[in-house]
Amino acid sequence: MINHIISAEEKKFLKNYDITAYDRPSLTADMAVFAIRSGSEQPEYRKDPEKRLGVLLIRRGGHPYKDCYGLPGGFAQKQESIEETAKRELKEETSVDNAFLEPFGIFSRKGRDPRGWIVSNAFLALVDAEKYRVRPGSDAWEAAWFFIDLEVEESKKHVRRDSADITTLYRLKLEKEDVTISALVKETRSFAGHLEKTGYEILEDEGFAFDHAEIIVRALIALRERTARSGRIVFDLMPEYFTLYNLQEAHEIILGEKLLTPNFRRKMAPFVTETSRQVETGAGHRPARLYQRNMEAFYDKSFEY
Amino acid sequence: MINHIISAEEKKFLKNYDITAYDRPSLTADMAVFAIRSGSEQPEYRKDPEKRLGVLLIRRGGHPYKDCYGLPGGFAQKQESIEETAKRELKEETSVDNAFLEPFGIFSRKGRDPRGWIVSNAFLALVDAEKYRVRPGSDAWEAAWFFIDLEVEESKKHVRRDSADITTLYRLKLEKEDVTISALVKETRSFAGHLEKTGYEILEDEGFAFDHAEIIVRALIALRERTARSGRIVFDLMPEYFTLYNLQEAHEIILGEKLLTPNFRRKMAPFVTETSRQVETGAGHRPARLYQRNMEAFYDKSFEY
DNA sequence: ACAAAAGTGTTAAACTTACACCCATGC
DNA sequence: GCATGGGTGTAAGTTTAACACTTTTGT
Repeated sequence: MINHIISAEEKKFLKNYDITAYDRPSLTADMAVFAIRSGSEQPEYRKDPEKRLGVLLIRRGGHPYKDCYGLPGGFAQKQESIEETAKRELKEETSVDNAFLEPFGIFSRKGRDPRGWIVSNAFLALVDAEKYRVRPGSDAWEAAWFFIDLEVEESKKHVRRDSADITTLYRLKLEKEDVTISALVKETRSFAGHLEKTGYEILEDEGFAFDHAEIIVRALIALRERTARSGRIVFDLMPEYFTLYNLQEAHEIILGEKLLTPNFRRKMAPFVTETSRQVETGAGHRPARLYQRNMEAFYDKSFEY
Repeated sequence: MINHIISAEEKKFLKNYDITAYDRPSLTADMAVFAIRSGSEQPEYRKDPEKRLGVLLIRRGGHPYKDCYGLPGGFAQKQESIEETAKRELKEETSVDNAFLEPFGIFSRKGRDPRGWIVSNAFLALVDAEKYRVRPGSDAWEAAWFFIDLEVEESKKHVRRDSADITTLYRLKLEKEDVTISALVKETRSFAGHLEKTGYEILEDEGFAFDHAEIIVRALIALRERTARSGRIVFDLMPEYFTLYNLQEAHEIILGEKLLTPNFRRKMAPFVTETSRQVETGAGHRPARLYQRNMEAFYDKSFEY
């Protein structure tokens, strides 16, 4: 029961209301699609291929930023919510359907798009890489997986009387077979009085469209934070059946640190169920058991680890 | 060094690009401003007045939703980022300057505003209530603090073969001296396959403008989550000097549960510094020491508790 | 004295960390 | 045999939760 009754007066107001009298931005949804992908071919018998984090980018076939790489995304349409825009564009551009989608930032800085006032809602999307082989692409765009490398190049703390700045320089490097693109993004966390603020600036940019280098850096930071906080999100990068070591690898890749296997397994135990399946053998070492998510644990609101 | 060189061809493209050819939404920033406020007057000598969580609302003087209460906020302007919009509008409408501001959601559901396609970016704002007494207001709007009461009225879990829904009914009640407004908001967390989604719906609404009842509920949920996660955010609700019990009260009000004093103090110890000041005496009990934030701990990136 | 709030100390339980160890496999 | 990944057990260290207890104040 929504009990706001629209009066005759209000009806008249709405009839005369001209929304086009005000300046309006265009609105887009941009998706940072991540997956865990196997790196180069098997280095030697018995050693598994190294895995890395991948992000799905689109080579722009048209202006602006022709031939640069940007995130998949597109303009919001009038009859849909922004989540629907994200879902629709992701499917249209990359054929990725039903991915985990979570908003992580709004990008509205003046001048970020040469076409004019365009505000972007950025979404984190996590998929199982095996499931989504990219389509050939067309003139207008061509999708491709890039391996990600994000490193802190420098970190400085500058404390003054009643304020402080912490600046961090992130070097973002994305590569696929024949292409490497790179950017340098500065993060500034400033504390003035007791107020905290975080800002980003692109210092170098080679090959990215718009401010997408910054969006990717912030997407990665968001992914790390969420993983450190609860790890539940990592399951969205997994296929239906996975080994515990796969899961551990995914955590390690995102967090950028090695974990201790016995402890990791104990922590995960409540959230997975063992299946009778095994990974195909032939690898020169004991075959691993395959696990599934324990959905019961996920339904439980207290699920956090 | 941004090395994207704009070619003559791209210049021509941009010159001919007509952004107005596409449908565009209006964009607003809406702020959920929270503070801890003393409730009714001192119930008896020696007993401190009860404290409650307050939210700052605006009584709408004009259409649409005339005489309803909504969040402070307003339209984004072309030359500013959405964070600047939030800051500017907050200052204009409520004279709150320099508050902690954090985005927590995008509200873009079709039909949420009778004026047309209007997308709102919602921000959490935390202030020290003592510092911000509301201004008298004008014809167009009048700001007022409401006490908040959010309760779970019902919670249901519905598990099927390969999917599950968890629905929660939240009763939101806001009151000030002479006014009570109320709403019932349904949260649906659904798991289909391994995909999680959360949706909200307003079931009852008495006195709120637009979908602001839903925004307030989600702001409160965001505030609770953030507090449970790290507590650092609670300091933004505190004045410069505060007692440890004040801080504990704030935590208790947000989380909706009592905490054990000795444990709370131990946890907080690294993040506060004792001052020589005491709270003015005369209350019939031992006067409390006043503390300040320990800024050093805040500057430390590892600060989480 | 006493009620209310301020503040400290002690202990058991729970969780985390680190490391040592065994298993299975294919060349 | 041996390198590689799969997998288990245990003990020390740390954190958390619970509760009992002392202090200070104004009527």
